[in-house]
Amino acid sequence: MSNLTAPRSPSSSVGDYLKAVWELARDSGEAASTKDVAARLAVSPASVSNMFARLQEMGLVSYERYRGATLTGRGRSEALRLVRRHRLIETFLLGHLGYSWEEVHEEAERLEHAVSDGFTERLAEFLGHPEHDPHGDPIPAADGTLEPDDSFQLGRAEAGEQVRIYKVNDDDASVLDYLGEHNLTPGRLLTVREVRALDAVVTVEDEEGESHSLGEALARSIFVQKSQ
Amino acid sequence: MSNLTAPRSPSSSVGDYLKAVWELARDSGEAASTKDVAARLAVSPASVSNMFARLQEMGLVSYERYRGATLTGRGRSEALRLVRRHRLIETFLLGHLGYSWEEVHEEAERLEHAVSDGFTERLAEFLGHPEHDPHGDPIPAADGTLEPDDSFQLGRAEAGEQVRIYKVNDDDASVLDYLGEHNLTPGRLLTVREVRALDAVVTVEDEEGESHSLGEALARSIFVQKSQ
DNA sequence: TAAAAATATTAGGTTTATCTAATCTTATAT
DNA sequence: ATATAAGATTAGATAAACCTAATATTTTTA
Repeated sequence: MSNLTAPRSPSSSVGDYLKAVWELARDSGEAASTKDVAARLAVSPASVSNMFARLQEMGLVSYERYRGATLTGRGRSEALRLVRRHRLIETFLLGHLGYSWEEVHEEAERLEHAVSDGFTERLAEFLGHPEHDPHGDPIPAADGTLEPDDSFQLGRAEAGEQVRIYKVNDDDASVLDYLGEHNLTPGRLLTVREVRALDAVVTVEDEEGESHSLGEALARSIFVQKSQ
Repeated sequence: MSNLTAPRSPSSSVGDYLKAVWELARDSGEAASTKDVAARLAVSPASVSNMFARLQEMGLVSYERYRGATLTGRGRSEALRLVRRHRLIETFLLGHLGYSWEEVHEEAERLEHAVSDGFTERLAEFLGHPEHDPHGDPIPAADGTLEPDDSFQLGRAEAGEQVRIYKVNDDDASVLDYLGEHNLTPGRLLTVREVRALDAVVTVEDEEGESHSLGEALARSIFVQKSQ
């Protein structure tokens, strides 16, 4: 019965690995190590070694033993397809179902494996084809292209600069909550007053003239672009 | 890592079997046979025998070899939880994402395994807590109760009766499309003009005085209740 | 630079869900 | 009432993901 071994699209767990490799490469610029992927997916390093070998066979990563894995073109576009789904789903959960920052990630993680491309595109339509998710992260286009991201951490800015918040890191929900409450959200314009080397505290002034002093953890979570 | 063999909620395929047993019992009133469940889920009868034994161990069905399976209380409420999800998701896909009757079932089938109870309740909220899906089928309540269904097929009605369309069968998308086009949808009031034994054609008149002659396939797909 | 520490891989299992083929039980029909 | 057909079960495999324990390689540090 339907044992034609239909070569279905990569299984959901293949996708998890591809996304993890993509995210690690994005943050570090290097090949993804067994250990890091294992930590991110909460599996054993042995499982990752195994999967890397399989992904290599499938032509989704290039992998050299003891050296980690890098996405191939196909691997990257598969990963971006999932990232697109994830970010559209998060946008929906936050904007229409009343999810909080904390809850949204986990639900989106599960949903992104279950929805079809058809669903994804209809959801994009429903949401008005947003180009960024609520954290400010760009949503990859349906054709697998992704807006280049030239933002940098607020902690790297210089005093006197005018910057625009591009995105906020989605790793820590409590940080996200704080930033939301103080209106430090994507799109906001900031003037950098001081970047103190000593304790990494950054002082900025927002559009309303409100001043904020942000410690390292916060300044690292805010990514900005130079404003003209 | 995290190998505590957490007794997670029944796996997605367990849910498929429970729903199949529930649906077959609803339509036939009997224990579900290996063969019928196998056909419905497109798996081999051997797989069903296997799963029946496992479901029995889990206390979700009562099962006697060669005699088929019936849901226990727990099995039924688990099945209804999935039916609730399914019907809410269908309501959303049809009402907000522009899905057609044909497409909706398959997508909902996949999604219902991925969403959490939290998602389900937020979606219910978003949809305004509907009590019926777009086919007219009642949506089980969050507490696992289901409105009793005393509807019957239009073919069983008698000439002269006033009936209200309660639900339309969702098995055949082309039938559904025809009914939709002719406004024979849940909630509509009909007067039965003739039920011809000879060829099972039923003639009805709708609220606008429009007359419809419906052959067996159509008359069997429309479920009605007596109107007062 | 050699020993120790950190990482990675391989080997050998386990679980879930499936299959096919062979056998067994129940139902049907002559 | 018995032979045949239909349906169900068991046995034995397979594939995907995972694990632990043992071993190998690379990196760090003394």
